[in-house]
Formats: sequence, C-alpha cells, structure tokens
Amino acid sequence: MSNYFYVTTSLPYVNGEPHLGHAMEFIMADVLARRARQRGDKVIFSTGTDEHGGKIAEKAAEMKITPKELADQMEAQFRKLTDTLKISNDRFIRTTDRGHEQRAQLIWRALEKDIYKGKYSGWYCTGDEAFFTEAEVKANKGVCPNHNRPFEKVEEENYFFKLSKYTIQIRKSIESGDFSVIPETRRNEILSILKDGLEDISVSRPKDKINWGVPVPGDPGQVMYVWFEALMNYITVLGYPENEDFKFFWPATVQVVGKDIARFHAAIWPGMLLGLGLALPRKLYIHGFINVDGKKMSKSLGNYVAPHEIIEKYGAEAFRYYFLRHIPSYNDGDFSWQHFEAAYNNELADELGNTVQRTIVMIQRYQEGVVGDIPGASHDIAQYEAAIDNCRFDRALDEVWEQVRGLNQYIEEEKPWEIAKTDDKDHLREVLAYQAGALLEIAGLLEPFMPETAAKIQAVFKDGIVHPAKET
RNA sequence: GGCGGCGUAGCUCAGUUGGUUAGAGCACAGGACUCAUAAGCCUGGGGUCAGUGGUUCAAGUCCACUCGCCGCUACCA
Repeated sequence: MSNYFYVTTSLPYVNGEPHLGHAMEFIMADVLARRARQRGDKVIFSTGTDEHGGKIAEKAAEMKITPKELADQMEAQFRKLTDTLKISNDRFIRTTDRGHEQRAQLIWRALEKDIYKGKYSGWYCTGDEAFFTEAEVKANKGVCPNHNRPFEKVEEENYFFKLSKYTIQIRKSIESGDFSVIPETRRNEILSILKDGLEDISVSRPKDKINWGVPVPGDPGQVMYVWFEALMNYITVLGYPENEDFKFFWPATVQVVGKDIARFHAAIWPGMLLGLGLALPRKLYIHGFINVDGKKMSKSLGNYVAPHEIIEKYGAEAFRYYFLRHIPSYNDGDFSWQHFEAAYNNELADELGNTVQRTIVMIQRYQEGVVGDIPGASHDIAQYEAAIDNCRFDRALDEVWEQVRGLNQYIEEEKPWEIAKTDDKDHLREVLAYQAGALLEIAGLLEPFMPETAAKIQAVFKDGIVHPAKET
C-alpha cells in the first residue's frame, strides 16, 4: 500500500517576473516530490500562478492591456521557468482557471456560516493588497515602504471571515504537531501571533473598486479578496469538493512557502480549512530570502540577478545544486557569482565529476569497460532521509557529499592503478566494482536534487559495462 | 514596549541532557602520489567560544546583567 503525498508551492503573484526566490521554492518542492515518487508514493505536486487582484488590474491598465492578457504573459514566464528548472509538477493551476473560480465560489458558500457583512475602515496599499494599522501608517509617514506609494484611506462595506473563532484550534494543532510548522523559529513566531488571538479578516472588496476577481456568490456588488481566494487553490486544484484526488490527497503532506507569507499559510488558511471542516496540512515549511553579495536584491541597487542569467551560464542542474545546498534551508542565504563558481568548480566538477571520470577511465583501461557484478548500496542514509523529511535540503546534500568524499578517499587508499600492475585481477575487479556501486548509490541520492546528473551516472554504470558519457 | 533568536577559526556554520587538549567545510601553507576534468589524497597554522559577574568538582553548554545584530508583534500617540 503506497502513501499519498501532496506537495504545493505558493502561487507566485503575476505582477512581476520570476525571481530567484520563486526558483528556489520550485526546486525545494520538486525535491520533496521526486523523493516521494522514488519511495513509491502516489504524488501530486502542484504549483501555478495567482492572477487576480487590484494590483494586476492596475498594472495591466498602465500597460494598456487587459488583466487577463497580462496574466497570460506572466504565466508563460513562470511556466517556462518550471520547464528549464526541470520541475516535475503534476499540476499548474491558474487562479483564473474556470474550475478554480467555480470551486472558489463553492468554498465561499461552504464558509458562509462564518462570513458576515461589516464596515471596514482603514489604510490600504494596493501594492500589498492589504490593510495596514494606524500605527504602521504613521510609522512610515503615510507612505507604504514596500511600494513607495501613499496608503489610501478606505472605508467600505465588505464581508468578514470569523477567523478569530479558530485561533485556539489552530494553536493546538501547531502545538501538538498535527500541523507541523518548520523551522522552529517560524513556529514560535506563529504561536506568538496566535497567543494574542487572531482577528476577523476582511475577505471581499466592493466591485466598483476592484473588479478583477472572483464574484462573491449571491452579491454581485462584491468580489473576493485576492488572498482569500488564492489560498483556496490548494484544494480547488485537487477538485474540491467532489473529486477523488481531493479525497485521497488532502490534507497536503507539505506546503512550501516563503517567510513573507507565513502568516497567510499558518493562520488564515488553516482557519479557512477549519471552517470547511477539513484537516490542516501536515507540514508547513517556511524558507527564507536570498540576498545577493550580502545585500537585499533589488533592481535599484543594481545587484539584481534573474534566474535565467545563472541557468544560461551554468545550467539547471548546477542552479538546483547551489540553491539547495548553499542557501541554508532554515535561513536567509546569499548568492554571489564567486561563491557559485567555486561550488560549481570544486564540488560539482572536481569532486563529483572527476570521481566519475577517473572511475570510468580505470574500468575502460584495466578491464575493457567491463565492471562485472556491482555491489548494492552500503551506506546508512538515515541522516539523509531525516534531512529531507525536515526540509533540510542543505544537510541532505552535505550527507551525499560525505559519500563523494569518502569514495575519493577509498580510491586513494586502494590505489587501483597499483593493483593493476600486479596479477591480482580479482582484487582489482572488486575495487572498481565497489567504486561503480558507490557512484550508483550517490546517483540515487542525488536524483531528487539533480535528476539529470543522476541519470547520467546511472546510464554509465547501470548494466555492468561502462558507457562513456559526457559528464558535467 | 512585548515575545523569539543570534553573536564559536579570515568566511559559512556544527557543537546532543554542562565532563578529558573546542569541531567541519571553504580559504591559506606545506607534503606525498598519478587512475582522473592540473582534479583527488595527506598534514599543518589559525579561536581569552561577544563582555562581565555568578552556580558547580567541572560551562561554548546553566543563571543574571551589559554590548551588538536580526525576526515577529504591539503601542504610546
């Protein structure tokens, strides 16, 4: 009997081009999905794009195109990134998909017992699609620091969701570990928010203000607040409420999100699920941000690096490797061309690539390319597995490299080139077969992280006869 | 203001419930070798573990305070 494994990324909002953070989130979720498939789990890995909201409408207006046209353009870019990064997602949902919109309305209906109409008065930033407190507005002198535009005073009638009533239930789920939030510092932050109690949230906007959204059922004057509606994708993509996929794959095994949207996923989304009478996700993994040369990446600072720049130069495999191993899985991390190149040369080419190469050459030279019986995996991978379970991708790769390093040490110790000078053919065959076996084991561990590299190594050694292949 | 975290070799970090001369990788220096993508292997230098004061037979590891960072959150107004 196999397990059902459902992993999601957050949906990038299509107001900007794909950046390193999106790319990293894709590959992290991809590792989880690939590892689960490797284990034989039934997997659904879903990602997509979030396309509604005032900010999209506004930007489209500036560009003199329709919101849908803008969304189409951006969606194509995100889809392209998942392709070039070899992301193995099974689904790609757009919040403008007909099915999502219809199901979102069903969800609204199902939540209506917790929805009431109220007056909202506050400061709003279209850039954030969010309201801000009086204090925040004052602290920033009336200008949103994220978008450098004035907050708007908004007073309007809209719908509220009774998030407050679920505070205790959410808190208990997190504390008990039924709903696991990692890393622990993020968990602590969420718990401290819950300790103060959640407030009811506004979940709609008047249609005359923002009409690029999903209509509230039964009230043509209102559209759903984009965040409220976007979060629903995690179940609409499974075909909530009637589809079999939903029945088998919910609750999600892991949801991967960035630290900036932790609150939406650790408080609001769980509240919605509880309102629907559904189980909470089993795990929420919150990753950090990527800096460049130690500074926050920004176009104005001139240190902006787009994913495709790196991929074009070094390839998707190296990209995946760097962002999984050298960006701390539980922290913010740093990208620099210098560091990237060092990792590329020292770790990928010299340590891994060269080990494969020297093994190939020896087998060809000493044994005409015949390996013979290759021993199976011999290392304890408990640490590696635990690391992946905990989304410690950096640690998992450290474990793999322990094996690479160990294999090089083994080769130096056995000195197959010395054995080749003697008549001890059996010993030589044994040593070289061990090398091939160790490389196959490494390839297996590498597959979720660098699928093409793993496949290349496997292709070389798999059937006992070395097939020369180009290595990275 | 409240809550949480951090400050360990030049850099990035690990250090389990306090217990012998504090660790790894990178960087740097030296060495032996040659199968290999001048890659790989071995050895070494380098740290008042932010500071001060405590608890203890014993503290990087516990307590208090100080300094410096960071995150979340709140508010005075």
